[in-house]
Order: sequence, then C-alpha cells, then structure tokens
Amino acid sequence: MSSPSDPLLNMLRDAAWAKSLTADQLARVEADTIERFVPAGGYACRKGESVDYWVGTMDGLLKMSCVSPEGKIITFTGVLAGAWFGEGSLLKDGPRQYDVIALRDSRLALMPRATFHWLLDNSIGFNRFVMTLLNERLGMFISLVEFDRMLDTTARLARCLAALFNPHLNPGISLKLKISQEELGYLCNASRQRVNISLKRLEEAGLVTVEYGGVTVLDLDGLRSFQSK
DNA sequence: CCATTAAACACCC
DNA sequence: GGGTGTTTAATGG
Repeated sequence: MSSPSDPLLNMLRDAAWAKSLTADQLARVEADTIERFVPAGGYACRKGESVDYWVGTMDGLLKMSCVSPEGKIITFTGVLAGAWFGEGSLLKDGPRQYDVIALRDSRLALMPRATFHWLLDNSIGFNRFVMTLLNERLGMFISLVEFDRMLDTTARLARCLAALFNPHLNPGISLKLKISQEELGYLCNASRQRVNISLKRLEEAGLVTVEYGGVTVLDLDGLRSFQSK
C-alpha cells in the first residue's frame, strides 16, 4: 500500500519531529496518519468544531482566521507547506477557537488525537519539539500584538510578512509567496488599497518584489526590522 | 485636515 | 474569473 514515493510518507519522514522517533513510533504514525485534500476556499478546520487531529500541510497555503458577526475577516497567521498546527488545541479540551481556510488547493496530513498524545507519552524528543513549537507560536503572537499596537500599516505588513517565515512554524518556506493583496490585508489588518501602497514602499526599500498575485521576499531581516520614516 | 476605506470600474493575467 | 490599479465619495480621528 505504501510506496517509498508516497507524498504523505515522505512528508512524515521529512518532518523535524520525526527524526527523534524510534522506527516503531514512526511506523505507528505512518499507519495512523491520513491525507485530506482541501480545495481553494474550503475549510480545513472550523471554529467551534471538536479537535480530532494534529494537522500538517503537505502542500498549499492555509490561513488561521475568524470572522466577526458583522462579516469582518481577520487572519492570525498563514500556514505553509511543511508546517504542523493545532497542537495547542489538542492539549486542551473544548472546541477549536479559529477557522483554518485553504487559500490555494492544499493537501493535509491528519494525525489522530490519540496518536499525538501517544507520542507525547512515549517520546521525549517529540515533547521537546512540541514545546519549542508552542514557544515559537507564543512568541509570534506576542509580536503580532506589538506590531498591531505600535506600528503603522507599512511596518505592520513588513513584520507580519516576515513572521510567516519563522523556521519553526513554517519550515523551509519559499521566499516567493503566492498570496493576494486582499489576503495580505486580512493578515495585517489593512485594506487592499493600503496593502498595495505599502507593498510599493517595501519594494522601493528593496525588501520585496511585487508580482501579480504574489510577493517575493528579497531581504527577510530587512522586513523583520523595518520601520517607517 | 489628513489618512483611510468601501464601492465601483476598468484592466490584465 | 480572480487579482490588481484607480477614482470617488464617505468616514473618522
């Protein structure tokens, strides 16, 4: 059933956390984890649903977001190929607190809750990985609050963009990012027009190049430390 | 004032 | 058909 070129198995074997597992542990992970395709615009997870899986992104682009009763959309962060998410939701009871929506056709790897907890109970290496992941997430969300309250729109866009490239949260992500300016707006809380203006400023500063339906990051450290004026 | 935004429209991929 | 650039009128600090 499982060939060596199976994308799901490759993704599991390439994951940073898999390196610390024993052969038996990895075998159970491979046996338990299933694949799911989510078309662009589809929901990978819904706010309010029970949390049954730890989710890895095989390819595609997802956003963690929510919608207000009035229809206002905010995006917390993006999830790119190679990233795993939902560990926080698995470590507590209760429903999921956010939506996860595919911005492009995406393929997911779903590890059942029981397998995730079994790894926590049996692998110190896995525990360390999850602790680091949680810590990186915490740091990122602290930074997001800082960006939101202290920075103007262009600097906020720069930092929110740079935050996507956290190597723990989105390992091995390409500097060429295919994402619409509207979605960038949801990410940094700005309108489409304002994102367009800010992208041009970042391009002038030599930090990114703007393409049709995407952005390429030229200077990640420059984005991380960008300040207006 | 000034900056920003929604809405509308015309392009362009 | 979705993404993008631009204008215009409305909004709000």
